[in-house]
Amino acid sequence: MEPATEAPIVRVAVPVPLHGAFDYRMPPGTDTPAPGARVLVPFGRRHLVAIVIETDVTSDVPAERLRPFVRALDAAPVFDADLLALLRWAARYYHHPLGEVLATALPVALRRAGTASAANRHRGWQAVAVERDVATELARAPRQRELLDRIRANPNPTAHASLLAWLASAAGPLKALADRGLIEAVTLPGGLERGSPTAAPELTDGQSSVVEALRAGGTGFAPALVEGVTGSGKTEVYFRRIAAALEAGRQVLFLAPEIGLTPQLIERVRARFDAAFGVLHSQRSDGERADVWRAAGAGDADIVIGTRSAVFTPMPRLGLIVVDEEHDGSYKQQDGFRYHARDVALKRAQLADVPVLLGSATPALETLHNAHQRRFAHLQLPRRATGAAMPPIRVIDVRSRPLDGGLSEPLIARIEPHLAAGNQVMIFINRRGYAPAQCCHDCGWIAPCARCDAPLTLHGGGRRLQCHHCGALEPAPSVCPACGGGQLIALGAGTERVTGTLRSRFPDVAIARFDRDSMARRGRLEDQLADAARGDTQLLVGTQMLAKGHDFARLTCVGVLDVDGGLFSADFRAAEHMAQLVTQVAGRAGRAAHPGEVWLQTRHPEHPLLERLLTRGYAGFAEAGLAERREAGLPPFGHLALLRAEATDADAPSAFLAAAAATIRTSAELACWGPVPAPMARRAGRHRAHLMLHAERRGALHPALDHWQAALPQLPEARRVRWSIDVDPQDLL
DNA sequence: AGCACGCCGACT
DNA sequence: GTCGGCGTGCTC
Repeated sequence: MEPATEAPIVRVAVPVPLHGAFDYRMPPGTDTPAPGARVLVPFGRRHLVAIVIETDVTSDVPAERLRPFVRALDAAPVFDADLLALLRWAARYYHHPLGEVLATALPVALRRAGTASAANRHRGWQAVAVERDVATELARAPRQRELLDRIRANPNPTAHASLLAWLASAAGPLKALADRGLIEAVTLPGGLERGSPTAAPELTDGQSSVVEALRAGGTGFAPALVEGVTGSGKTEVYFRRIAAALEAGRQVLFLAPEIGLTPQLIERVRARFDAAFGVLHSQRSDGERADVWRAAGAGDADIVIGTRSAVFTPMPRLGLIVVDEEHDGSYKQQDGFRYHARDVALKRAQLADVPVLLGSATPALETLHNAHQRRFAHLQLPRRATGAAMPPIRVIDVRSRPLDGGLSEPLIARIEPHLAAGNQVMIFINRRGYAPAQCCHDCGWIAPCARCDAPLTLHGGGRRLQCHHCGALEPAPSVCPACGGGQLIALGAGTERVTGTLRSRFPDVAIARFDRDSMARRGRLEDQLADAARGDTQLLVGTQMLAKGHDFARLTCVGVLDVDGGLFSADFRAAEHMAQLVTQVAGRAGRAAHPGEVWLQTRHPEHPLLERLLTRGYAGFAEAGLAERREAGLPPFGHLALLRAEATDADAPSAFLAAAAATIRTSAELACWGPVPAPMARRAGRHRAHLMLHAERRGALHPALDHWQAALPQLPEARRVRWSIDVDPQDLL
């Protein structure tokens, strides 16, 4: 006999790569959880943390197959209704399973069922008032002195984590200060810090008119591109709008690329706003991030500063979103749920009906196009706040010139006077390691990676070979394995070799290298940057890591060694990235009283895009770049989606993609290109290929993608590959 | 994605 | 005779 009433049914999203939701019965004696709350569900033979997306549903699943969930995990939902709506939109737009989208948005600590303890997690330090003469006491402890000054500058506690970000070796000196009774440890609720108000600086005329235009844009949805050269004072413009939002009792979400989220930025926020702020980035522990996230969701954080994934922070009083360095590629997630945080931020601002500021010295061509189309307000800060001129950018033609470790003699001659005058010089080369390849002088053999279609990179002064794609590591041979020849040479140059060459050319100059290898240790980057900012380091060699966010007062000369890679790449965005890098690094030179100069080594001085960049700046480049994109129907004039597939079997990806291509109907509106092997067909032993969809109207893309999302799991070929859909791919690799 | 079930080769 | 290979099927 059936019971008179069956327990109600809830619909949940489960963190598995499956299309669709799952229905569960309420366990007896439980209150119905709200949408956005986490519940523990039995799924097959395991237990998973799922998110409630709908309650009191009628299910199509036969009643006898419905199981009760184990228990609710939250009193209050982790996702509010607004965020849930945004994430459902994102799952549809990016054609990714909702369960995985929700799991990606959730801080790692909340993806597990246990309640992580907040005890002792958020340490902070507060100055203790003393009568003694601290200057004498700390005369021989400069680090303690610096830390104490910093802590004293803030009437509110300063987070331990922030002090570590500022000075990696702060732990010891802080303990010493505490032992002296000069500071005391406190706990920061929710991982939030509080800044102290400082008077805002005067605005330049340019800043004033931008701030005024933004103010006039109102408090509803209003996307604006704030385009300003490096040093033009974009941050102060953001700060004025942030202050206005805070004054209105609203929360502010501030996104920055990982590399741009520097201690300097946090310091500026701390030194400006008497408001609770939380920082979300990769150096914070899972527990800390979860607490900041929750504090934001409870409305306790006034400002949240974070990287890509912070775009999903719940903020019930959201009043403004800022996306700094909006052109930065790190806003696009490159695996799993492949969202673009800038585009999600735009959608979020629209749904929340709040303004969104996209800031950059070198806007993405997509963003510029939107501004030209008047979908975004276009506000420009053409001049540096200091009035300093942008340095001239010139080329050094290195055709038929011998290069010494990647450097031409004319470039070395240009560097010399800057060093002699006691100024700083920066050299960019977008390749880490000693040299990009090892080559046999006799037969031309190039050391290949066994698992990737790529040459191995020389490291360790030429003693080791390393694969930058799969991490493989082996000693470099001294005899050619192909012909037995004994003359193996390093082909080209990377940061390591360039640094070595410069050391022998300028033995008395302090040189620092900035790349992923030399920065492996935590805090090393901050320490080396601090050395450089003080002027202790005169010559800086590095990858793009060096391009952003740091001011060096005495930097007067910049050299870029390999701009040609950006001119002839399979990737249609390569030229844009090259132009952005060159413009950004030019902005680093001559910021203060010293005039600067920028030199580009190239074998193609007459290349039209390069020529355009040199004579007309980034704006001129962008105009030409957009014209090329229009001609080719590429974004923003056409819309792309990629179906990616990979497998250990060499033929499986293209077989799957061919089957996938056969299931959709192409038309005048919708083209399907491929399957073609990925530019690097084999990577870490996996064969990769893709299919590209191209449409002039974005709308034409989506029916095909919807169809694929539903139909591809059914294809027999799908079982032999790993596949994923990438909407608006950032690169085609 | 996991995690089972289910039929074919080299080991105690 | 069994341990284990990964093909195939399912998860409310």
